[in-house]
Amino acid sequence: MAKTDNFVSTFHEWLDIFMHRSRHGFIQYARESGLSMSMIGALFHLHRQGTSGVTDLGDHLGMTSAGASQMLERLVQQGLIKRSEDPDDRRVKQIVLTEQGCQVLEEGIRARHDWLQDFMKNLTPQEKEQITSAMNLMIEKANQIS
Amino acid sequence: MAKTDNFVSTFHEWLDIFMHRSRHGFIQYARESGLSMSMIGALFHLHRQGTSGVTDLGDHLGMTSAGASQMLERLVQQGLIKRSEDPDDRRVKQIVLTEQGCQVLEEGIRARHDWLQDFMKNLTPQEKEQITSAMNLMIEKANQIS
DNA sequence: CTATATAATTAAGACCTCTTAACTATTAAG
DNA sequence: CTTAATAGTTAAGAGGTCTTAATTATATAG
Repeated sequence: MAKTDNFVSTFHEWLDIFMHRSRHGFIQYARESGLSMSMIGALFHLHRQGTSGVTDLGDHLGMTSAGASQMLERLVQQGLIKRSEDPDDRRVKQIVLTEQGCQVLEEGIRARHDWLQDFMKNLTPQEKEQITSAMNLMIEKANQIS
Repeated sequence: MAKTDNFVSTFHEWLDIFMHRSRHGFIQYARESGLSMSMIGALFHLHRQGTSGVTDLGDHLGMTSAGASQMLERLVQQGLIKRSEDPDDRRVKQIVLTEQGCQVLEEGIRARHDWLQDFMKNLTPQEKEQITSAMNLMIEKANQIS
């Protein structure tokens, strides 16, 4: 029990530090790129899913399909996504990231993790190995959930 | 070199998974609480700093002091922050989180980490120990940076 | 074929978010 | 004391971000 609590509190302490470091870069990036929370959510969703319909995306973000349609229109105008007709059901539009959209997204992720460069410099090879090992374990376990 | 690359790619893979899990809860929370990106940034900043002036906060978020003043006014109306005069320099206002503001913020953090409960269930005590050890190492190293 | 359901868009409108410019209060410098 | 600098607020306005309601096109059920 004490060990579990220790694990939880350590985990949260690390997350706290990590989130604090990431936040500033991310907010800065969002502001500069002129992307709203919904837009960022949409880009991330598309990056994961590969493709999505308008209503699906709206549901995922907790907004109406009308709102989603308008938001996506703005993303199209910015050249970050592409809309095309689904050949199987011509009512639905297939939304995908453009190459530029992908770049912008990855740039944002990178901005978020800039500080990691400094972080890594302070690690010895042995320490890196220890962390890599623990990370791999977490990746494996996390993938078992969903 | 190969070991470093492995470390970097493993680190980024884990971040990718972690961010994906966190994002949905966070965006949902932001939408439901009706907080904008700037507002969330302000709350986090205050949570860390304890107190801040209007212009300082605006600079930190990349906005004008006029914009910051208006945004803070909305946070005051929502009862999340409190403004008071700095006795040392009566031109500046000291902004602090109210108890409610603190609660809302921590709720948001918790919403972001809900999935961790499931994640932890899949770990044996030995695995938890391994991860805790690596996390503690990272915490120590991260604190050496700033 | 007809009626109904679904997907997306558009229009109107409410509210949010920021900017610049003007203004007040306070402090600091000469 | 007078002048300039600084902190914050307010007003006006541009534009973003959503909602509901109406509309169009397509698909499905009877």
